[in-house]
Amino acid sequence: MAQDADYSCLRLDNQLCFPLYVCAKEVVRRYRPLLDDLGLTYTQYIAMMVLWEHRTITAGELGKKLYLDSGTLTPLLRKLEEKGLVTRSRDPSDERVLVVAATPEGMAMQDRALSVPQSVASCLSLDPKDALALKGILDRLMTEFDADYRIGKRIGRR
Amino acid sequence: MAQDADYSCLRLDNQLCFPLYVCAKEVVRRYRPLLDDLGLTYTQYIAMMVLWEHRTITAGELGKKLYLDSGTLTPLLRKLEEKGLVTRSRDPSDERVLVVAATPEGMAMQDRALSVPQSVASCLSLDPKDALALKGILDRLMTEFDADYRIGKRIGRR
DNA sequence: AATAATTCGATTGTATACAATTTAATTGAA
DNA sequence: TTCAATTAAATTGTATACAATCGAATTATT
Repeated sequence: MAQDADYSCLRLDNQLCFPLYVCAKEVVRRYRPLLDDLGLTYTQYIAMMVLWEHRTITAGELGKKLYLDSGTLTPLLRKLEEKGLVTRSRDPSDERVLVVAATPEGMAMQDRALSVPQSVASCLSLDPKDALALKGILDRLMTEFDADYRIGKRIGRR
Repeated sequence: MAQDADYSCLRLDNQLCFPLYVCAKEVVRRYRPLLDDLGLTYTQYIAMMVLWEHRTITAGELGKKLYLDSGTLTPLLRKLEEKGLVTRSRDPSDERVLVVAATPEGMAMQDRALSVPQSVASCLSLDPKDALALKGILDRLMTEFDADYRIGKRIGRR
C-alpha cells in the first residue's frame, strides 16, 4: 500500500455499479416465484415478451433486443422449444438464419403472465416518482450500449 | 389470447426491470478488460473491495455485504485463495465460521486497482447529475432488500 | 467462377447465481 | 446431560452470461 493514498474511491459504499448490480439481481429474484408458476426463468420470460409482441423473429434480432449473444440464446431457445412454447427453423432464403416463432401455446401463455408485472411492482415498494426517474436514466444509459452494438463489435471482442 | 386484453404491460419497452437488468450486465462488462489486468472477475473485485476495507471478515458477513450466498462465495473464495490474495481459516471459537483475510499481496493489489473506478466511469458517458440520482434511488431500493435479509431468510427460501 | 472476407449460430470453457440439501458444530430445551 | 433445533459452509443441480473459436452459408472481390 502506497503511503497516504486515498482509497475512498474503492470503498463499496462509494460505487454506483454495486447497487446497480445488487438491485438487478434482487429484482430478478422477485420474479422467480411468480415465473415458477409459468415454468419460465427470467431470461426465458423476457424472450417470450419479445415473441408475444412480434410472434416471429430471427435469433440475431432477438439477441440484439435482449442484449444477449448466441452462447446464452442457443440453449435458452432450445429449452423454450422443448417446453413447446416456440419453434426453431431456418430461413429458407438464408440457411444461416434461425427463425424463432411462438407456438399457439406460447402465445396463450401471455394471458397467464398478465399479472406478473404488477405483482413484482407491488412487492418492491419503490416510490412511483423514483421508478419513473430510474427508468428514464436507465433507458438513456441503455441507448449508449445500443450505440456500442451498432458500431459492429461489442467491447472486448476481437 | 383473451379478447380485447391489454398486453401493454408485457411489452419490453414498458418494463423497469429490463433496463435495470441490461445496464447492470453492461456496466459489469465495462469492468472486464480493466479487471483482466488484475486477474480478477467483477465478483472477485467487489469481494476484494470489502477485504481492502476490513482486511478480515467472516464468510457470512461478506455474503451479507455482497448479497451473495455460500453457493457463490465458497468457490469464489477458493479461487481468491488459489491466487494468493486471501487466506481461509476457521474461527477457533466456532469451527463453523470461515474467516477470510487478505494476504499482503491481496492488500497490495489495492494500489493497482485505484484507477479502475475512474476508468469505468469515463467510458459510461453518464451525466453526473443522473449518476447521483441513480445512486440515490438504488441505494434506497437496496435498503429494502437489506430488510428482507435481516428478517432472517431470503425470499423463496424454505 | 474461384477465392477471400463476412456473417450467423453453435460450441466450448470459465465464472457466476441461487434454490435445495447436506454436514458439522453449536445452542437450547426437557 | 442428552437430544432436538439452529446455524454456517459446503455441496449439488440448473440456468445464465459471455469470450473465444468453429463451421457452414453468403457476399464481396478480383
